[in-house]
Amino acid sequence: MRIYNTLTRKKEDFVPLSPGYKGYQVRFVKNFTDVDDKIIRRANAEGVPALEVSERYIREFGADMAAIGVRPGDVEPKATEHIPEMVALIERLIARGLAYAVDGDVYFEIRRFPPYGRLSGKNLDELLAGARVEVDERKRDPRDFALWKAAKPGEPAWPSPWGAGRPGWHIECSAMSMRYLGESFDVHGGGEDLVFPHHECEIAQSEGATGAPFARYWIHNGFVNLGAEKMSKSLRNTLTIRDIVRRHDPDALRLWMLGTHYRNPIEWSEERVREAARALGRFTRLFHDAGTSKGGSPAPAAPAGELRVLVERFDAAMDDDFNTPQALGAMFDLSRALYELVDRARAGAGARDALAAGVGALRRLGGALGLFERGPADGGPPPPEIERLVAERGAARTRRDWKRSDELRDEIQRRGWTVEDTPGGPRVTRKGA
RNA sequence: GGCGGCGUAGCCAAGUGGCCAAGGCGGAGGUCUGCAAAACCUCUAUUCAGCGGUUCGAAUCCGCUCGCCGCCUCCA
Repeated sequence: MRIYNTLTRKKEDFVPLSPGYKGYQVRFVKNFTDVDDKIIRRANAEGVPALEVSERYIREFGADMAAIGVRPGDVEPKATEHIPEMVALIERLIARGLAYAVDGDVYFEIRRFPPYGRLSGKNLDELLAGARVEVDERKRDPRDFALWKAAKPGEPAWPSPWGAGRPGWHIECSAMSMRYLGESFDVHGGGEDLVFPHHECEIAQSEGATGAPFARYWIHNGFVNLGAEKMSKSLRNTLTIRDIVRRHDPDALRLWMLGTHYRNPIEWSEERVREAARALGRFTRLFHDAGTSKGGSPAPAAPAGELRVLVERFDAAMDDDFNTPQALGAMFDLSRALYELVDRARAGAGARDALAAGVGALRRLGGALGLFERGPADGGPPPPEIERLVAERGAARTRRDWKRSDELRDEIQRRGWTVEDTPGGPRVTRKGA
């Protein structure tokens, strides 16, 4: 597998520190910063404790992620529950002469860590030239950044060797990832906007303290843009996941996103997501038809070759820096091949085994992308009263009573189901599936 | 100003030196069909923002121009 590493600006073979026997054994840590300036501001505005605010947002975040099928981390630590680790890390940095305390603040001294700037491709002189924020005179260098901030009135604070205060902007990520993944670990991810300063500072703090490489591969994703239109509450075009999930199938949303490579920007568009939903229909109908197709003889001459080639194409695409658009291309081609098998199975051409194998493979591939995981994609079997209407319509069609047949189809529509006549019999699916 | 990215068909989007430039959506024609829908088949970029250059050969490498975007220390 090859991964684009921001650190080296090129695709590299991925070689994990401790290889799993086959595939990869992943421990995914997703950490939460549950105290920062914004949270404190919000808490003061609402007149509630800061942690109450962050708890609420973390809870809502979890619910939103679940709604769109994003899996939680194996560990989801919170900054405020790891203050001692941060203090210890800062003490190490001070001991190694990389940090200094001033009036209850502690700063990281950038000049003492020569690799600073490597991840983001900045050179220190340019950083200084570009400084546009008022310089804190107590810092030895304007580019030094805070590891620990002395408490101001009305702020939550924790005890430390430098007095009551709270962690600086970047230290919590170093402390938590080292706690749960060790001083060196394989992959660190994040949005591309975090490259500088956040990830740069994480590296400085972590490697400065341990002398060992921190994350070995840095993966950064592009943004979801809102196009020309600015997000604004007054324009009522703010995007929340809760809003979006009301209007779109989570799988359609996922398919839309996977259609663009993760490192490229993607523009939010209702229309694009609706297109993705139409494309998704290819898969859901296939699963439906494959499950209900009848006939065929056992031991077919399976097109194992073609099927295998498509699966290999998918794997190769994913192994090449997670090229999901290309992987999806293989899945669509696979679905086309499988629809042909549906027809052959119906014609009794004995393609059932190959079809079953192919659909199973397609489901597995989709599963690797987080698709098709929310139960029957076609809405499952219809309830008895719908079955009854479908049967009644079938009878009307048999006696060529088209008027009655169409009335019944309308009635079924009104009750939220769609009936289509296929060579294999009526296909009944939940409307919109 | 510094660093980096992007510009591929009507729309979206892969492809980064050499078979016919993936795939999806949309569109056109056909097969099937009571109708509708679906599926399948065929077609829909002699061309990759523009101009030069390197090369036997470039969407892919280099230079310039135009257009768009991200980052450039208390926002994690």
